[in-house]
Amino acid sequence: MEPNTTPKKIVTRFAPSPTGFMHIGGVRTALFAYLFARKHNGTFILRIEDTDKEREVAGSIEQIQESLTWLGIDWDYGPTKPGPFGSCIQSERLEIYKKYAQELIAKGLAYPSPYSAEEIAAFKQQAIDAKKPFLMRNHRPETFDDWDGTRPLRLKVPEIKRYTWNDVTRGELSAGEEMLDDVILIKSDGYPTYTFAHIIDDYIMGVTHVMRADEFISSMPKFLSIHDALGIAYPTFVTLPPILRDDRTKKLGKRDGAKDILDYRADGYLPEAMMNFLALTGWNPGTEQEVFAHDELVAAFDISKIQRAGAVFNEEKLLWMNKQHLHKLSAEEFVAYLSKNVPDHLKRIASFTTEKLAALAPIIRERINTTAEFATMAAAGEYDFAFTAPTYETEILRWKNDENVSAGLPRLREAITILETADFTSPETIKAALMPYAESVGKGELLWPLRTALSGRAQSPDPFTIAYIIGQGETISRLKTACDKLGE
RNA sequence: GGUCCCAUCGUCUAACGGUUAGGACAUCAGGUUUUCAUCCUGGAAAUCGGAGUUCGAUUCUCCGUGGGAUCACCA
Repeated sequence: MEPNTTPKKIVTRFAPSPTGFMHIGGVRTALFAYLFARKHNGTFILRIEDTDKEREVAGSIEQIQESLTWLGIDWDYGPTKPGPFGSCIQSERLEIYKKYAQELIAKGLAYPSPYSAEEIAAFKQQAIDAKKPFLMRNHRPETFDDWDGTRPLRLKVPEIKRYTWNDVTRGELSAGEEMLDDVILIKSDGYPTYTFAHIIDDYIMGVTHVMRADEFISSMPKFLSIHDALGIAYPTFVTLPPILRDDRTKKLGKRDGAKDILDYRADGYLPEAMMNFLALTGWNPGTEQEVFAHDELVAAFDISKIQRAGAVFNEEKLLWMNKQHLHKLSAEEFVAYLSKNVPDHLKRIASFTTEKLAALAPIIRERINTTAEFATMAAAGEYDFAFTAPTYETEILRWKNDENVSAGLPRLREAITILETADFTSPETIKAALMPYAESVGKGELLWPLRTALSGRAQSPDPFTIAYIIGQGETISRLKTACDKLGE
């Protein structure tokens, strides 16, 4: 049957199995289906394919929804939002699959498997010994028993032929009859297989574009033969490229260390950065724009620019992408972002306040890609100066041109005098007050001991910013402490 | 093994037969700077191989090579 080409509202779906957390690959599939639907003002459905009780992991459905919601992917129908077609959870649609199964039985196109697992294993062994492909259709019984629901129901393949179909990203594809078999439609536990259930649901839910990873290409003849048996039209197929491991040897999967997408949230990645980055692996806008906000992505998304080849997930570029989105945040948004992710190290400092954090925010922003990095830097004491007077060896106060540490003493004393009457309304005003003197003695000669006296570190933000953050009183106090130490 | 899919810098990718093969990340080298960071400039870096079609192939065809997917009462 030919694809339905009459223009109609686009409907896509993301149909995960609740078998654990979501990783990059699954999320990217969801994202493409979502972007395509939103771009064309279509419908996006989140369907839960929980037909394998063995593999089901408790809490997965909630985690899937939480992951998508975090990224900013919403759905029109989902687990808690049934559609006109009923529930979006397959285990709640068993009667529907049975109805279609009965239809196939009535047409003589489905039959209960008469064999035990042992008998099938024996058939398989025979095929292996004879070096021939193992196909159940070669063991089809002469006559079909009635189906009482306790035995698996198999498809009687309607036609053994080579299937050719069209794929939006891959063009014309085809696969031969060796892929066609009497596949199981309903398992002995009463649940349908993926092969059967997804076709019926896509049909009933009006899915126009089936977007999924390329691992399903080889199963297409089976899927198509079921469409034919059912007498329903094919949807449009859109194959997505795989996401590969770093070493390119495999598809990225949970067992290869693919992280839970929510771990990225914990590390302080912005959902828009993650969405942006994911959109760019396996797709590109055809322009040189790389940083996209959610709505820009929806507007730019073009199904015809989906890649064919697999892509390696590049964490370093994701880091860079997050920084780009961090810089798009307003000052208030950035402070809110930091406040939600205050490193334990800073929380333990008694004088920590969110006001101080806000003052510190601009210099943090240019130093981090994620809050995970913020935590690492904080743990190393890099931001302690904002909250507490530093402890340090006096040697750190020595500018490289000075022959000894105390050479800086008179300069610090002069700086104190200047700062006692300086304007502390911004780092710039402080700088303005100090620079004439600094230039007269040599910038490094004053600025190095000044900065290290304030931060207690060889490497830190500039002294004017530190002075501004800690305030006039604390600035002078720290400089006097330094002078005292040098005077000893 | 059978069948199917894929192939441009290390990585993500652009170039709908004609470009000095472009951009980004990473990397290297300079510069700004009181240190770190930021920022700026520049460099190096790719069409898997071989035929064919064509005046001309990254682009089209075929073969090879390499990689991947799939052959379940899993999805």
